[in-house]
Amino acid sequence: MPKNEVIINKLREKGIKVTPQRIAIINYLETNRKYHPSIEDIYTFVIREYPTISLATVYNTMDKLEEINEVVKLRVGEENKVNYDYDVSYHNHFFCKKCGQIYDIEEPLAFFDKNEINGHTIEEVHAYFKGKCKKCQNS
Amino acid sequence: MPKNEVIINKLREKGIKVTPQRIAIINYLETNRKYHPSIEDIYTFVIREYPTISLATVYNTMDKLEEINEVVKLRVGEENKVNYDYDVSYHNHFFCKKCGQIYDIEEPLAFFDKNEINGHTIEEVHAYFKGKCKKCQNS
DNA sequence: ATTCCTGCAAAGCTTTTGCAGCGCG
DNA sequence: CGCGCTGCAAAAGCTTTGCAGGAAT
Repeated sequence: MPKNEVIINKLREKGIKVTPQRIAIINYLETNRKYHPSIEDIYTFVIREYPTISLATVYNTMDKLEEINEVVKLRVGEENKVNYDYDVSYHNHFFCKKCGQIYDIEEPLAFFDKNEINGHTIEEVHAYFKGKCKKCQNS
Repeated sequence: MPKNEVIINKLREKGIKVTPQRIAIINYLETNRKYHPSIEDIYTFVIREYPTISLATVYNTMDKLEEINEVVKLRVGEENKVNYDYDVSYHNHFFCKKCGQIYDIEEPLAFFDKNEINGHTIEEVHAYFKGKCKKCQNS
């Protein structure tokens, strides 16, 4: 079963209503997995199909998807900009300071497996890189 | 020479004017090194001494300090909140999801020393933890 | 039938900008 | 003195909230 269908079922199971707008958003995420879209990106795309959709609906939907753990909020790019990752498995990211693209880093860094540091209990490890991506190398 | 004096000299060297408000901000940072204050924190403190200081001045000053590399902007806490670190040497942070405190992680993680990954050139490595801090353990 | 969602508009927060007057160097 | 800074107010972004009508289950 494709992931978008899995999510739609999961929404129903959780009592979260499945609306055409939400399906459109999920399908967009499905086909733009690598792109790590922002709220604005999602809105700009989905409004083509649903010209009356509002930003509030996009925010609302992404909050629900985050609640049920089907997307992850990223804050790896420019100041105060949020991007979403449709792939919730743990992996790291690379942000290109030139073109703004966010890349997935597939290879696990495996740098930290303790669940405690300095007496603090670790629940989440966040790590990302910034620099110049492959394509922007010579500039 | 104390660090706050070093910074004041550095500002002068760079042609950035040293005003009483800026000195007050730097002194606040000096004595609250571990606290990783937000703009609001700084403003709330300095306004006691300078009742007419404006948020714009705090933003402006922190921007200058960041430009001359004497503070680092952190985005490790709650959504869209910026905190400042007066210690610019590379180290990592722990954010407590319960009390909101940001702790320095002194021990180097040494998890990544390459300057390239997947063909991308790494200029900055960002890593931090989230969880429950030592003090908030039993709650 | 109920409950939740949508879309709109308004409000909230943080940060930025414009500008007149002041003050540091 | 001249340039840069301050303080104020307004504006700009992004996100949240309130609410009436409408849709999903």
